[in-house]
Amino acid sequence: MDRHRTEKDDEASGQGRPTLKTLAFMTGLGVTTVSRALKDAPEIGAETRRRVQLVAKQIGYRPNRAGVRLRTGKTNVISLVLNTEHEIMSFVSDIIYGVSEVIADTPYHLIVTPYSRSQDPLDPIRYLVETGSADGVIISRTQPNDPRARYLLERGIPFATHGRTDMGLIHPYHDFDNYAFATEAVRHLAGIGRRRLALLAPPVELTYHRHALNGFTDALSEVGASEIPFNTVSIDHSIEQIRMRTAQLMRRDVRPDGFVSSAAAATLAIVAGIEDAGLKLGRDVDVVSKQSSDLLHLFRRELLVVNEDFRLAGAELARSVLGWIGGAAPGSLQSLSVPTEVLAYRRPD
Amino acid sequence: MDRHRTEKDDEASGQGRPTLKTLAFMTGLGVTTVSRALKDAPEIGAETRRRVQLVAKQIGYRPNRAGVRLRTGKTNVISLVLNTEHEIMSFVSDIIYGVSEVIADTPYHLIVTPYSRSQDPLDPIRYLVETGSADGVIISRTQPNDPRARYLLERGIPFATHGRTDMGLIHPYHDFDNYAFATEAVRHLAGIGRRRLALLAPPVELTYHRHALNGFTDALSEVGASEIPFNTVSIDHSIEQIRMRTAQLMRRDVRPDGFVSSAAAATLAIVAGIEDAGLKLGRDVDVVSKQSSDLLHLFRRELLVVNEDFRLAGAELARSVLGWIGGAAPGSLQSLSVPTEVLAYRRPD
DNA sequence: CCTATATACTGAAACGTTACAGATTGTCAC
DNA sequence: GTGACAATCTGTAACGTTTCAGTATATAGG
Repeated sequence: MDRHRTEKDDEASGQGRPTLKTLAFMTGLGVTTVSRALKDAPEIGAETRRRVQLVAKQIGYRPNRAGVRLRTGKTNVISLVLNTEHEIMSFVSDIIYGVSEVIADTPYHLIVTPYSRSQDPLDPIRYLVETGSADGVIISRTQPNDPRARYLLERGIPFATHGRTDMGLIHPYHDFDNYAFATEAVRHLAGIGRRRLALLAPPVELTYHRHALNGFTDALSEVGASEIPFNTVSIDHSIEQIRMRTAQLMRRDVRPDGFVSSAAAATLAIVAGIEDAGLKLGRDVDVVSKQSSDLLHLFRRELLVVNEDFRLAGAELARSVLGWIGGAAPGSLQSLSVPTEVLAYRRPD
Repeated sequence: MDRHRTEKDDEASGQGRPTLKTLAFMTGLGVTTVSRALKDAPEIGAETRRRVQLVAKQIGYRPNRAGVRLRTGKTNVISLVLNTEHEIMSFVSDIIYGVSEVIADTPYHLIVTPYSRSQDPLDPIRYLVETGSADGVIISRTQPNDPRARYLLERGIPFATHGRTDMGLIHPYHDFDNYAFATEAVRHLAGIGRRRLALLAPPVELTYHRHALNGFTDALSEVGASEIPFNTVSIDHSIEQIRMRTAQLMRRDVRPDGFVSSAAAATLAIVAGIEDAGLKLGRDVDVVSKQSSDLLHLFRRELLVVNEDFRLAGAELARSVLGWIGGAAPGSLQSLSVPTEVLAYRRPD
């Protein structure tokens, strides 16, 4: 018996990563006391608490994630769920960096959960929930009636959506104000004399399709311009398709003299299509586009841009999820990002 | 005693996620037997094995990661370590998708471990190792003498580098053949009559700086062209700086008539600089650039491109790490990606 | 002086898994 | 019929943590 005890204590003072047992041995306290002292439990004496925390810091104690997770079910993991084929490139990296910034000084890790073509978007969410792999989830490509949000809400798993839903349910989100973007874009185009405008919208199934469309049409009637329908493609289509459709459209008798584009990559395709049709940007037609990094003005100086900050979005989403996990009311964790003005090219000094 | 037993068994058949105990109860076997049956241990009867596996599949048993991790130390996690400020956008998303594809049907999760400005690149690696947070690591921005590779090698942690090292140590890597890229680029430029070439290289501290530079200079002497030094900037510099330096360079008496650019974003800046100086791409100067997505030809048709597939890189890196974890020899897990030819613009049909 | 109560601490059990060291059969040789 | 041995299966302990139900000591109330 006695022998057994000392063996254990010897082990505790041994080589490997320090554990609570190590700390208990070093401080002469029980494992329980150490555990509670580290989390500032009130029933531990103030001096003991300081002593334990000092020793813990000195020897670089870090709680074993598996131990905590097994005992408590807390994973300290946030999962970012991504569509492997449709997500925009810069979106992914910036969102990840934004999330990283926020969770950097928390115990949380970020895991990326991808889902691919033809797969039910609910699959990865189910997996996460069923295996209890994350304390919180961030989802993108949000739909008005989003089964993922509903599912997570039903199970009580904290999450945040990039984009809003429209189901009468309350949950954290971060969104870019695409209504404001579209109205500003239309107003700007009208302001420089453009009258026949086309919108390259997000895909219909996503919530912000409606936002962009409503902003577009509302502003059209406000400024008295007319719409040239351009809904055979969306920003999810391939560069080649958008380019071809744009060229077709621009060869018609009644063609747009202004475009509003909801994504930078799509804008490259629109411009290519315009030029395929033998027309010139800035003379025959103007294009207002969203962009998330400052590249479009290098592409064509005539382009008009509005910036969307995905890094900010990532940070906001992370803050929202952590807030919910921390007990804040879901309804208080919603944010909307206001677009910049429409910006024309400015020569660098 | 008896009462105690039945209570436990009742719990095992209960509501929550199935565990080994649940399976043991359902099959009438011991927990140990079930555990071994699931991993095809030879000392379990063939029929028992099949029976257990059938039941496990039926009720959707999935091993508890925390349990496994606590007991065995195996995390089933691969960590991708990223620099938050210098990594190229498309690089990040494509690498992640490539890695995801490969680990999709393994028990592995992907965690992203970022490190930011001014931080020692070794910090995140140390964290991972000290906390035992991952079974394998993928690192990028590899240097000839890379402390991270050395560190991981010393601790025996499986890893793969994106890019090679030059320390006389053997480890898995995936690299793009930047020597071949540079030589092909120079040959192509010489082939269309360009004689005074400038190289926009990767930053000096990264291994592939030398690869690109060597390929460039070797090919220069092969074709008898001359170098216009352009080493005040690298692809890590800001768009504005590259643009400004390029414009300065193009206003000199002896200016390049050809550029080799190691990154697509930098190429946008080079072209802007060329045009700032009042010169025309394709007439006064040609540019060969690497790109990872097919956007440069939309930008300027005159550009000459070579494709680098980051998704492939991600997949190869993941395969290498998993291979090493699985016991393969590190030396057998190295791969080099051959560049495409230099491609000129081809009109879409 | 004895009982109540607060304070400060502790051991045992449990989370789900695997490794170790058996235990129970049945078969076979002799 | 006995011993040896292989073939199957099993209980216990341990990984590191937190929670539950205490225990010991001091303080105060009567």
